[in-house]
Formats: sequence, C-alpha cells, structure tokens
Amino acid sequence: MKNYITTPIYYVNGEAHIGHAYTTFIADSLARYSRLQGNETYFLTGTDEHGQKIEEAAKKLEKPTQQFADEISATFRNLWDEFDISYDQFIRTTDESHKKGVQAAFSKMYENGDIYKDFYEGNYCVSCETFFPESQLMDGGCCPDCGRATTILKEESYFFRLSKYEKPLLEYYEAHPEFILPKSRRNEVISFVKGGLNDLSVTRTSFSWGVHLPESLNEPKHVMYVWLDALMNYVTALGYGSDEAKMDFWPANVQLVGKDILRFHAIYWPAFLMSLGLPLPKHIGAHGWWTRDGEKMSKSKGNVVDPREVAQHYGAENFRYFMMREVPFGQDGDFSQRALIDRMNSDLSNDLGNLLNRIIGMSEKYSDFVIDSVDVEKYHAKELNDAHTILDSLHTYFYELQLHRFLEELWKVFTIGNKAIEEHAPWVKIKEGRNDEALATVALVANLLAKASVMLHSIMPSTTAKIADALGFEITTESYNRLIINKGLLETFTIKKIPPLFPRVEEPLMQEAPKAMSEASVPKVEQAKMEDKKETTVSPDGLITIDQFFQSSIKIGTVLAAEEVPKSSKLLKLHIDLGEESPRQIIAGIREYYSAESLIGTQVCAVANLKPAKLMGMLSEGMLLAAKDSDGLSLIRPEKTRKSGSSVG
RNA sequence: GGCUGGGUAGCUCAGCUGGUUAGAGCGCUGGUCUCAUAAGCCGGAGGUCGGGGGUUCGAGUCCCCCCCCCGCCA
Repeated sequence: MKNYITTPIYYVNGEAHIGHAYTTFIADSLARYSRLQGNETYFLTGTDEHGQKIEEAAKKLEKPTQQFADEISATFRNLWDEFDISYDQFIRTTDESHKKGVQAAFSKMYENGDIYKDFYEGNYCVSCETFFPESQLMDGGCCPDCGRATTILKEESYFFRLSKYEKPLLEYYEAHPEFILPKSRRNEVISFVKGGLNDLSVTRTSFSWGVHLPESLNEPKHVMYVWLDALMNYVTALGYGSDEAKMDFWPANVQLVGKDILRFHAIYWPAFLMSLGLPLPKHIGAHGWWTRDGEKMSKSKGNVVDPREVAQHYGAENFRYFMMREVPFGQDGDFSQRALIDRMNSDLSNDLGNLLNRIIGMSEKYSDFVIDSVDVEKYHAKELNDAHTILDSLHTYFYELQLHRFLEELWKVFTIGNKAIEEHAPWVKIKEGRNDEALATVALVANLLAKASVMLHSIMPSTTAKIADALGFEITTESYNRLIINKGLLETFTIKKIPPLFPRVEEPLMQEAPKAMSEASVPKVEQAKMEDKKETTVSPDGLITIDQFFQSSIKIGTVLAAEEVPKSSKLLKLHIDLGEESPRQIIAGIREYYSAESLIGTQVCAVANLKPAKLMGMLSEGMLLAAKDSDGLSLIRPEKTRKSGSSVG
C-alpha cells in the first residue's frame, strides 16, 4: 500500500515556530508509523516562497529575492534536520519542476474552460494579498484582518470557475464524511460552501515574484496567485506536469494543515483537483494552535515558544511526546513548562522509565541480566492478553489522527507491567525459591516494554530505539510484525544496564517567558494565528519603518463616561470621544488603579484602528495606552489638552 | 446579527440511541511494598452535571427560555 503524507509548505516570511513544528511532528509520526507497518510511504514538506510580501521583504533587506527565499527556506530545512524529521522530499515553490507543473495545471484548467480572463477591481490589502469587499472594510478603508490601509486596485486577472464546483464539493463532503478532520471543522467548511462560492482570481499583475503563465498564453505581465501556486505543490512534488515519476502516490492519505488554512485546502484545493481530473486526498486534517501559559503568542509580547530552545532544555522527543499527548487533534493547546514537566515526570519518568529500571534491577539481582521469555505465557497469560487487546486497538486512533488517545491507551500497557510486578512480587518469589515465576514476571515486563516501544516508535524514534537496544532487539517492520501483529515474544537476551532514560525534572529548565506587557485593554483569549501569513514581517534587526509605526492610529480621546464592569475587578467601561460622530466604547483593565469618576472629563491616548474585541461580553473598540511597573499603572495622557481625535505621532 | 460546537470533580476531559450509588488522568490525601528515577501498588476526599421551567415511573442525557465561552460567517 502506498501512503502519501504532507505538511503545508511553510511561507518564508518568518522563521519556524512551534506551530510549524507541531504540524511537522504529527506528519512525521504518521509517516514513521506507516513505514513501520511496511507501507511504501512518501512524506513531503517544504516552503512556499512566492508572492508580493516576499518580494518586498527581500527588497527591504536589499537582497535578491531568490537569495532571501533561499536563506529562510534553509532555516526550515535545518530545523527539520535537527529534529530528525523523516521527510522524503523538501519541496520549494521556486523549484523548476514545481513551476513547470503549475504551468501544466494552469494550461489544463484553461483548456477545460475553468479559467477565463476578466477584470478585478476592489480594495486590496498588500500585506494580506487579498481583496476585500467594501462592506468588510474597517474605518478609513483599512483591512479587516490586519488593520492596515488598503488601496483600490483594478487589474486584469484570470479567474478560476470555483462557482462551478459548489455542488460537486458539497456532494463530495456528503459522500466522504472523513474527508475533513476533525468533524467540527467539516461543518464550518460545508456551511461556507453552502453560502455560495465566487470565482477565484488566480493571477496578479501587481508584482512579478511568482510562477509565470504558460508561454502559450503570451501573458508576461501575469503571475499566478500564490494559493494556486502553493497548493499545486502537493502534486508537482510527485512530478505532476513534469516527469510524473511518483504520481502513483497520489491521492494523498493525509494532508495536514493548521486550522487557519483549512479553507484553502478543503475548498480551493479539491476544486482544483476536480478540474484537473485528479482524485481528492483521503483526509485533510486541521489541527489547532498553541498558546503559552494561556496567552496568545506574539513577537511583540516576546513570549513565542522557540522549538529549538525547548528541545535543548527538555529534549526534542520529550517535547514532541508532550505535544502529541497533551492535546486532542484539532483543539488548541497550551504550552507551559509546568505542563511539560508534569507530563514528562508522570508519563515518561514514572510510568515508562521507572518500569524499565525496575526490571534492569531485578534481572541484575536474580539472573545476571539474562531475560528469558519461556515461562511468560505459563504464568502471565492474562497480562499478555490484556496488553494485546490494548495494542490491537491502537491502530484506529492513528488512522483518525487521535494521537493523544493513542498514547493514552498505549500507556495502559505500562500500568499492566507495574501492577504485575506489584502483584507477583518477584522478590518474594525469589526468597521462596520460586525462581521460574519471578523471572517470568521480569520477562513479562520486558516483553510489554518491547511491544509498547515498537508502538511508541513513531512518536519517539530515538528514545524507543534505545529501549529496544537495551532489550536486545531493533525496531523494524520485521519486529513490528513479530511482536505486535503475530503477538510473539522476545528471544532470550541479556538486558543492558542503562542509566535512566527520563530523569525527573524538578525545576523549570528554561527562563520563563516575559510577563505580558501592560496593555490597558487586550483581547486575552483571542487565539494565536500561528500559521498566519498575515503576521507582521519584522526585519531581523528588530527595527520597523516609520510606515509600519504609522499603521497604528493613536489618537487623543476625551472620556465622556465611565462605569465599572459588573463581576469584574479589573475592567472599566469607558465612552471616549475620538472626534468621531459617536463616542467609542472601550473596555480597559485599569479599575484597580483608576476609579470611574476620576476619569470622566480627562484625556487619554487610544489606539483607534485596533480590531474590535469582546471582553466580558462587551465590545471594546480600541485600547488605552498605559505604562505599568511594580508600583502600579499610569495612563499615558497629553501634557496639554488637545482636541478629541488629534492624532499622536 | 446568523449558524455550528460547548458549559460535568481543583485542572484537562469521557459519559452512545434517557434507567441501579456520575467516570478517567493529573493534582491533593491516608496506607503499603522495597525490584525501581522520593518511582510503584491499594484506598480516600472533592461534583445541586451553567441557570430556570417542562416531558417522563425515571434526565447530565429529550423539549422550551435565559446566561456564558470557542469557532465559522456577515
């Protein structure tokens, strides 16, 4: 059986973060699991390198665009190599074969009549590379996603007849309930498609850093829209439109994506495939995002989790185990050192590592390290049987991407081992001269550890290889078949005395993330958009341009009304005149420092183009500027009274 | 504003088509063994299952109303 697994290709507008690592870990685990079972497996990851943002980012650094893309792409590849990610191919959208494949796909869609030429006019956000309808724009025509100013753009564009695929897509979702995982996301996609699909503009003339149209069309001004270009990577990697060498891996079994890019993968991508006459992938799996200590991660807060740093302090595979075990697929997860340490100590040190140590100790004392499985079935048929029942049930969880359930169940095998030792107390048996029984219990546990290690291998490859080595075998498809499928036992072997694999962690090993900066009002629970292309590009030197600064509109406001928010000790509800038709409602977390009455009539500074947020169920349409230290909090105010709405800068 | 999903022990969550004393893991706590990484094993405390009303012999599980949270859309 052929099994093709993909991650998204990561956009090279910033370095890899925990979100990228998470997707890649899951995909790597799936790929390793598939290989262990003897499936012919192909695992693809890579980088997405085209688009206006990349072109501009390179220009700012005065680098050739290709060089810029090369550099960032390499950081991803290096990180995956450091984490021993078992990708079979690292594709780049700047690869010649990819470009050729995209052009071939474009030609085919064009010949099918699925692509036509027209004009596109609308409010365009350069940063998001997206047009927005008038109705969606924020005050002053700003982008609803990133808040930056948009420009009116009319450009000639080729369109993909997405509307044509509305019905076929809905029929496909209906007929394949497992196509979009988890199910909750499926509903969202379906309701979106039911709302009607517009044709999709798939070319741009406003920049040139992209795949050009097929020469036959003679359209040198046009380049492909980044999503058409990017999505096609999943088949161009297999040789679509060039040598077709590996196209027999298509359709993919699992395509992993972050929940923010699900729509592209669950709607556009299948529509493109339908147009090309290619089968659709079996599963699109959308995972959640990670927060840190309950808060959204952001560069400005300085609380971004660096996967490399965590790996250095806690071990790459421990970190990987934590991520896979902690969160149900599709849900958001929270990273904290506390949670990681608890997981490591409880699961890895206590349940697994200590169990291995126990039998090393006993075999040393009772049998000079020799472990023989001869009597295991005689004395421990029940334990063996219970363990096999669990092991047999695991496969389903992997298939459904429920890796946390997979691990949860797998861990019950260690409990069987720990209980068996307790119940049969080999040290008592030895004293009574019942050596066969004592040694059978030790051998039982050795076998349980061996079997569990095989199953855990895809999550913790090198750690389980060490366990297997101590137990005198290697984890391969052969041993998988022998120990798991055929329920066989280990040959007689001499166990290796190895130091504890998982020393307990008593104290946090990394410096804590800086506390969130004092922001008078901040939407606390708003989720981190980890994979979001819309994230601000920050130059490596940490400096921003004057233009970037002025993307925030800070204005002088006069407090017209203020009242305490019931059931909140921190929040005040303010009505502030920013020189607009009607006052803004701003919810600010300053009640501990300012009484409501004392604020009325005074002036404050407020960010006027902040995306509105809900706090305690109330809309907050801006944020007050304030500074905080250990003595308390101070609002930032104009030294002299200014007209409401005066801009600050 | 529209549409999903959800509100169950301190924390994270399981509880299918309604049926005996509401479960798990972690945490806390009492006991116990000694092979072991202050690990293991046994036991315990902790919940008016968001609020209110209704259907039923019987509701966490169905119906209605309300409150709150996440998400998608506008």
